Amino acid sequence: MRVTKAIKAEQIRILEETYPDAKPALTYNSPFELLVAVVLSAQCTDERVNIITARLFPTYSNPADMLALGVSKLEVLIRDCGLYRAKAANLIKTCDILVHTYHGEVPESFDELIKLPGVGRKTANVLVSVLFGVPAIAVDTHVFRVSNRLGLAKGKTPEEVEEKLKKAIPMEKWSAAHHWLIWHGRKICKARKPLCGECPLAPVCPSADKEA
DNA sequence: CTCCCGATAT
DNA sequence: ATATCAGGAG
Repeated sequence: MRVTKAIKAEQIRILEETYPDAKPALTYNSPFELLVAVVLSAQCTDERVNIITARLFPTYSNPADMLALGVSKLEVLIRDCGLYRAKAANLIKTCDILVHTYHGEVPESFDELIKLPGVGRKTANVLVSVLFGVPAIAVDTHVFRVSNRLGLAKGKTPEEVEEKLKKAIPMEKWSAAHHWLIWHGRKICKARKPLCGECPLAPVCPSADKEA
């Protein structure tokens, strides 16, 4: 199947129709909490992050309190999400910067966010999109995999996929499309065993299984 | 490019 | 046993 511009438009239409209520699956009650949750979510399911933040946020819901907690104690609290030493060290450094440079607030620009330790392109895109309403497409493992399989945006790196997605999708739908693709990756277009048999995009997907 | 890393699904 | 999970730093 050749994925034409018309087919890409149809893919986007079906995604929008299938996942109208797509939103972040991470639980948070402030910009700082979302920042922490997204940093913790690297190579970890959002479900597990929610378990960890549920026992973290009641006591440590702002950068000053988390900074006072310290690296080693934070490591213990977030151990179950993996990559915990790097995440703890980065989060404490970021808390220090938030407290001493941004008056305890989360900065609103992509350029400022991406300078924070532990905050890369994907996390910064999530934050500006979800928190501050900036049109953005964060390319995580799901968006990367689904976009490549659909032929909606093929690329060898997340940044390349991000560029192509922005060309294939109208800007007003960027932030929503990011969530459509994640939901689709989680529920249907799974990494290991994609459920092509029950996928509404199968007719317009070049990677769909050809089964009965 | 490698390394970080525990929990879960297959 | 191994691949994968809302990646980022060195």
